[in-house]
Parts: sequence; C-alpha cells; structure tokens
Amino acid sequence: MEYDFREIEKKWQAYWAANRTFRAEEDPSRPKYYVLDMFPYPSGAGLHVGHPLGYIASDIYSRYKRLCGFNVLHPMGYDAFGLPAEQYAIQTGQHPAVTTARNIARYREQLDRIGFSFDWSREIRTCDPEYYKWTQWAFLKMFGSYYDNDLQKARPIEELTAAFETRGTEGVNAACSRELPFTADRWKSMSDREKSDVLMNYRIAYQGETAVNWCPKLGTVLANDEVKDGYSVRGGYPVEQKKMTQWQLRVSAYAGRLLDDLEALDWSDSLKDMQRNWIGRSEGAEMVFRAINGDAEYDMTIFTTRADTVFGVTFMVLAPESEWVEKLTSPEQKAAVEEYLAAAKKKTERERLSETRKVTGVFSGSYAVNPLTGDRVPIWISEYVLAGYGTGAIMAVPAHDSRDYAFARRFNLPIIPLIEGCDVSEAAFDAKEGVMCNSGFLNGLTVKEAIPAAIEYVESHGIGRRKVNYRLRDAIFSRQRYWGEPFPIYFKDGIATPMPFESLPLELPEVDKYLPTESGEPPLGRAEHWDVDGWPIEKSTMPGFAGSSAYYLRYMDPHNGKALVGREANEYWRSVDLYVGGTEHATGHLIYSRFWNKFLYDLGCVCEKEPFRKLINQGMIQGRSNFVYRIVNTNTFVSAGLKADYETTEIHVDVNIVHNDRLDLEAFRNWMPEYRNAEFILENGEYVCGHAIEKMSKSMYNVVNPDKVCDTYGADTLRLYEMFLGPVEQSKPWDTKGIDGVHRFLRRVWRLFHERDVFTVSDEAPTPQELKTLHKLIFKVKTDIENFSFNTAVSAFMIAVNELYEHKCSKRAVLEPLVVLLSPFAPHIAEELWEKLGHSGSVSGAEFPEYVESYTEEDSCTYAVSFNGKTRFTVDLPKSMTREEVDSHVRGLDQTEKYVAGGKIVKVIVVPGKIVNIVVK
RNA sequence: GCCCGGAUGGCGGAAUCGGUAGACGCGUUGGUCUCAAACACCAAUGUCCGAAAGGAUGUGCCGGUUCGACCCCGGCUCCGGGUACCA
Repeated sequence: MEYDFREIEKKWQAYWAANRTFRAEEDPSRPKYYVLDMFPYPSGAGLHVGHPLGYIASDIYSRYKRLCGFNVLHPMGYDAFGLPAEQYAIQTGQHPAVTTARNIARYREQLDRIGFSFDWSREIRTCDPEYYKWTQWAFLKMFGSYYDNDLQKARPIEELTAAFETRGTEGVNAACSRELPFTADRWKSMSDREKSDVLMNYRIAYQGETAVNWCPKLGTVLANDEVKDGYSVRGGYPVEQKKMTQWQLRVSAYAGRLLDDLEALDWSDSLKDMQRNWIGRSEGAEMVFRAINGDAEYDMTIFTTRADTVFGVTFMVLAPESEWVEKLTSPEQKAAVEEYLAAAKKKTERERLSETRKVTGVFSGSYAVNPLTGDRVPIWISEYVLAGYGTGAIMAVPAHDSRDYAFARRFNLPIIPLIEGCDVSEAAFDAKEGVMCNSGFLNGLTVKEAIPAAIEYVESHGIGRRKVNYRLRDAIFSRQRYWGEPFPIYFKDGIATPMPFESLPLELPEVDKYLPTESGEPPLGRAEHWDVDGWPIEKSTMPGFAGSSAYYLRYMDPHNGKALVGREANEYWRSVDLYVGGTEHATGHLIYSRFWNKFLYDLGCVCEKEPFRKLINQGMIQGRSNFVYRIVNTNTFVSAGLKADYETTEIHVDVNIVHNDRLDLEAFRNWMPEYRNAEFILENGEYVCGHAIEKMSKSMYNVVNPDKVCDTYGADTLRLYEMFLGPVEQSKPWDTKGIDGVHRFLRRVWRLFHERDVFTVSDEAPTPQELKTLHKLIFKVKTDIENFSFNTAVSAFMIAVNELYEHKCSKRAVLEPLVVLLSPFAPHIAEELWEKLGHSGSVSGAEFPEYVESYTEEDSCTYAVSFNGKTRFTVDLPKSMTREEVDSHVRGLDQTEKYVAGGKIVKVIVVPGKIVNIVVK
C-alpha cells in the first residue's frame, strides 16, 4: 500500500471532528495549558500559505503539551468586524454579515484541511451579538469608572462623585484630561449637564475633544497605530489632523503599569522595546513661567527633562493648537499669528511629515519670565511643539537642544552655552555630559548631578515639581462606520447616558446604505428607531481593536450568558500561556489587550494582571513574484536573459503558471484575453521569468493557496515544510524548491512500516544502535519543541529515519515511540500508523516517550587534535581516560611527531570530550 | 536622527555553553534500477592547488582578547524592522 495522504488526511480529519478529540473541559485534577493564535480577519481572498505558519507552530506545541499530560485549551475564532467587509458592502449593497459569514465558511474549510487541533466548540466571532454584548459591557464598565492615581487602579465613578460632594477636587488624585479644580459648593451648584461634563474629564471611557487622525477618504477617525507615515494602514489613504469630539479610552492612565509589568513577561526583547518606546516614559520636571501679554499675566507650566539648562532659556515655544496661543497673542501680532495658524491647519499630516525639519514659526508678542534668572524671553508659536505631549509649551534652550537650535538660527534668537568648552557655533550640544557653566548655583556640577539638583531647587522654591511624562496617548475609540459594535449610550438632554447592562446586546440596526448620511453623520444615522424613548443613540461604532481586546477571556467560557468569563473558568485557565502572532500588533492590539485586561483586573473580573505570559512572533511568509517582459508597444515577450537587448515593461505573472521560473506558454496565453496572441522570444527553447521577493498579495499574482499544496503533497507535508523552511520567528519567502525533500521524508517514514506494501513490524528487541537513534531523537525533539526550533526538529527526524531506514529497522519498540514523536508535526500519518500498530483511539492520547540518557551515552569520545589552534586530525579514545592519559597518548602518536617536526611541545590542553590543543614552539 | 535585529556554500538554513564550521534539505554532477520515463537507491559536492595522497584558504570588513572566535570586546560597511520634531 502506497502512502495515500489524500485518503489518510480525509479519514482522520473526519475522525477528529466526529470524536471531538480536541475538546477542552475544565479539569482541576490536571495542569492546564492555554495556547492561543491571534485570530484572523476573514478576508474575501481566503488563506494563503503565509497565514498558517503561526497556527502550525502553535498546533505542534499544543499537541506536544497534550502528550506531556497537560489539559490544553487551543481555540480559534474570527476577528470579524472590519473595514474590507464594509467597503465591499458599499460597492455591492450586500450586507457585511452575509459576506463575512461566507468568508468565515471558506476560512474554516481551509483551516480544516491543514489538520489543526482546535476546539471548535469554543469558536467566537466578534460580530456575533452574543459576543459583542461583552465588548459593550466592558465599555460601560469603563464609562462608569475613573482611575485613582494614588491607588493605581480603576474605581467606580460614584466614589469620585461622593468625593466631589464633600470636598470638591481637594485631595482627589485622579487621571483626567485637564486639571479643573473646584469646591464642593461649586460642584453642588452645577447643573446636570455641567456635572456630566466634569465627570467626562475623569471617566476611563470618555467623550472629549482632541486632535484626531481624520481620514476623509474613509470618512472616519483612526487611532495612532492605524496610521503610518501619514496614510491609513488599511487602504493607504491620506490622513489629516482635525479637532473633533470622540469617544476615547484613558489608556494613558495605565502607562506606568503597562511599562512596569512588561518586565516579567516572556516576550522577545525587541517586542518589549517596541512597547517601551511606544509608551515612552520620560522623567523630568514641570516648571512654572510667568507669561506676560501687555497687562495680563498668567502662570504657564512647561515640561522639561533638562531642568539643568534653565539658565540657557532664550525663548519659549507654544504648540499651534495650545490653548495658551489665544491668551498670549498680542494685538500687534494677532494678524501674523492667525495667518500662521491658518497655514498650519491647512496642512495634512502627510505634508507636516514630509516637511520635517523645515523650521516655521511666529512671534506671539508676549514674554515669559525665567523663574530662576528673572530674564524676559519672547514667546513664539511653532509646529515643532506638539499640543498632545507635556503641556504643549516648552522652554527653549538652543545651546543644548538641536530643534531649539535650528529655530534660534532661523529667527536670530540668542544662544547661551551652559557646558564648559562646548562648541555651539555649528550645532547644539545635545549630549548629557560635561560640566555646567553660566548657570548660577549649578556651576561646576556635571550634567548628571545638575539635573536632580535643579529639580530639587525648583521643587523647594515652589517653581515646579518632579514629573514623569508618557508618550502613550489615550486611544480614540469611535469610528464613523457601520460594521462595528454600536455604543450602548444615548443622549438624554444632550447628556451621555449608559443603557442598562440588562438591555445588552445593543444590536447593530439595519440601514439602507452603508454610507454616511447626506448631513455627514455616520451610517447609523440612516437607521430607523435608533433611539431610547426618543433620545438619540450614539451613531459611531467601536474600532477593530475593541472586539479583539478580551477575546482570549471569552474562549475560557464562551457560552456564559451571565458574564464575560465565569470565575471558575477564569481561575482554572487564568491567562494565555503561549500566544502566537505577528509583530504588526506590537503597538496596537497588544497594548489595548493588556490595558483592557488590567482594567478588568482592577474590577476583580479576572485573576491575572497580564493576558499573555509567553509570546512568539512568527515571521511573515513573503511571496516570490515572477515577471515577464513585454517589448514596448508589442505583444511580444522576451525571456529574462535577453531582455537587455530590448526596451521592455516588467509585468507580474501568476506564479501558478510558472515552474522553476520557466513560464508555461500555453497557460500564459489562456491566463488573460489580452495575452491570447502573445509571441515569445525564448532562450534555449524556454521562457525564463524574472523574480523578486515581495509581500504575498493578489495584485502581485504571487499568492500560493494552501489547498493546492494539500492537493499535491498533503497537509502533513505542508506542515512539515512550513516548519522546515527556517525559524518560525524569521520572515522568509515561500519557495517550493525544497518541498519534495520533505514529502520524500514522509514516504520514507511510511515505508519504514511497510515491506512490499504490506504493513510489517516485528516484536524483536531493538539493538543498542537503534535505541541510541531513538533516544537521541526523543531528546532533540523535546528540547527543540520547547525552544520553538521546529526547523531543526524536522531535520532531526530526517536524520533518525535515515539511520533506521539504513538498518531496515522495523521494530515496534522503536517505531511506536517514533509515531508519537512525529504526531505533533504530521498528525494524519501518525494517526494512521498508530491505528495500524493496533491502537484504538487517537495518538493524541498517548504519552510523550521518556528519554533514557544511558542509551545515548558514548563509551568513547572523539578528540580533535589541534596544533597551535588548527585542527589536524581526530582520535577516538575511551571515555574513561583521564586528562593525563589523553595527554600522554596524544604526545605518543605518529601523527603528532609529524606536526611537532623539530619543535618542542610546550603545552597540551585537554577539554574533556571536545578537543586536544597542542602548543608547539 | 534614535532604538532593536541580522550578515555563514549555487540556495533555505545548522552549529542551543568559546572547542572538528557548513548538520538537514534543495540544487548540481556521476552512477544503479528501467525498453524508456517516473519513483527509488548509491556516490561526490565551500573555494583554490593537486590524478591522488595531501596542502592552503574560508562565517560582511578592520583590529583585539584567547592555546583556540561564526560565537566575546573595540571600530566600520551593508541589509531588515520599529519610531520619528515626545522637549
């Protein structure tokens, strides 16, 4: 019987489904292990061979953990709300729910063919009302909470209201958008509307005006991580800055904890670094400068990390969007300032970025008083100061900050050097080193001493205070789109009012079109009866990251109608032990999810501080594109080797009609009507295509479908090959060159169990040699899986099987453990062989073979003999030999004499089991 | 600019602790089987010199530590990722 992978794979996939082999149940008698993949967005294009890479790795790990006796939770679901389905709906009028369901069915079919051990009974979809009920629930909880900076945790907003009733903002240390102190009497005199506005300043989910990334083409706002280089990540449309009122999540309140708790996580250093940079902690001081505009005077606070340079302040700068701009513009400068603001406002985010380092600015007409020197310095307005960071105003020290330096040069402002011997004639001296001068009481101190000394002075003189700032901004949480979770909020007399928990889910209403309304409202503005007792319901929907922020919790208890996750299920599964996914989520999903989890932790809803204990980032599988070269203005195509002789256009050609870079001419003519009559200029009778490594995408015609690989080679070959390609973490192009080798290996495994196509295993006792092969493999596979080094594990299988094959070993005592070892990697063939070995039930119920060290021990060991560091020959010696015995043995060898040749042995170095190094003089 | 990775044969990649560099697979070449092809199997395969034995050389570049360096240290070059007026 030949290795018929088609039959075998179909048979066992059906078996797993029918027997619910991978169903997980809470079982306190067994240790748990939770393996999670980042769930996919089901796009219309289906899966390509790059998508399953991480799923295969996590599946191998899950199956391995099962063999080790763990109760493994390994679920899968779909991140089903999102832009592409909505845009497709706009074009075709088809309801996104319909296309999404269709795409999910297709994904499921493709996933099933690869033989994953998912527990499908726990499947979730973020667009399912029974699921997004809990997304809405969490939002309402955030709406009903504030962040207490003293306790460092979220608390019910009622506690804050109670504090306001008795003492106003006195002694309240809560995260807020802006500090607006008031007394208890003032609070009591406020209208409901005013109170609502005040509370919005503190809620963890709040509505507030802020500069947002507005994408006109998509008609929606976007979060910072959804914008890259001034374009939307989805779609690639230009994005501009705009001031708008939006729902936001006070993620910034958690910045410190998000940073500190990173330490204990088993994540790669590079990913932790990305998050650290994104959170961007910087230690410094807030300092108050007296600002004077004619007769009016104000206390203006700035933030600096270089309090030591305050003696070198020669001007101040405000962000164009800063609220100080209005107060500090003098009548004489009003026209100039307004012109500058208008020009700045008109620029798109992209223009602002492309004009990086181009210095612009305008004088406000006001002055500030340096609190340490009493000097009056001018206040300017410039784009290089950001409204969203610090206080939106800075003290400028051109001698020691290159941005301030560029500005000072451009507008001829004075530059005062503060460090002995530094040269500021050409550039600023940014380094935090040297000895201070021109700095009053700081003179003579090094910079490292001066910074704390300056802060201490400032604090003790009431000029300012120590302050830690974070770069991390609050997340903009509303999108002007249809296909997302509706907000369970309505506006009663204009006051944002939560809908009761019992009314959830608030289901997405039907609309006639998926476009904004004529008056510019989001698509939900088209819904009929989108109100509560006549009060309008919020018309924005939640962003993509809402549904993916707590999905790992829902898998623990997916059918619970009373809670996101029941206490018992949560205390058993706790958190994800292993999370596998791409680095593209480093500053998005992985921040939001950690924030969301911490919030639920504060509420006592979950028992772990962090959602994902260990994280593996799988690399991307890139496409390998092929090109043909059309001679300009003809329908003639010239082979790659000859294209230099012609003027040609490079055209992507479908990689599925190219084999080993040779074009299938007939298939090409049939590919598209315009190539029907194509002519070719061949080399050696073949058309050779050009190639390049690019992102795998439909438009590059380089997409390889896993179904096709399963058809020709089988799922087990696909799984092994994707692992064999290289380290999981590494990005690599999909290149089918080596796939035959992997397939050959599986056929060889099959033949190990068969003699002339008849299943044959013997009960003979294995030889020491065979036991050694087996136990070396057990050890290697175990350590490789635990280190996520699947490529070397596959190599180890190949070596072991080659050795067994050479000795025609068909002994049960060797082959049975081999099947178990192989089962995480190639589960279908393993199940089939396991059954043939006489077992009933799945191999996943077997035990991982125990490694016996004594079988692999060598009685002799090989020494490599080197002279002056260069290895010359090797010698096998008994392991029992002592260092001295090896020494004298090697000295006495014939070969040794040859290499000593006239010289004298100075030193012999013996490293047990490794090498003998002989130094000759 | 700043932060983090990486660079090893014709190719993908091994070498997990400073100890025989190039495992394993692909490709290539030669051979066995076959009427032939496919499949399978065997052998060779870093580079240079040599018929061979053997020798020289070799992990991006320059230098250092060490008996010994792909690995550690210092200085570069190039490539990839993140981030970008964050005061």
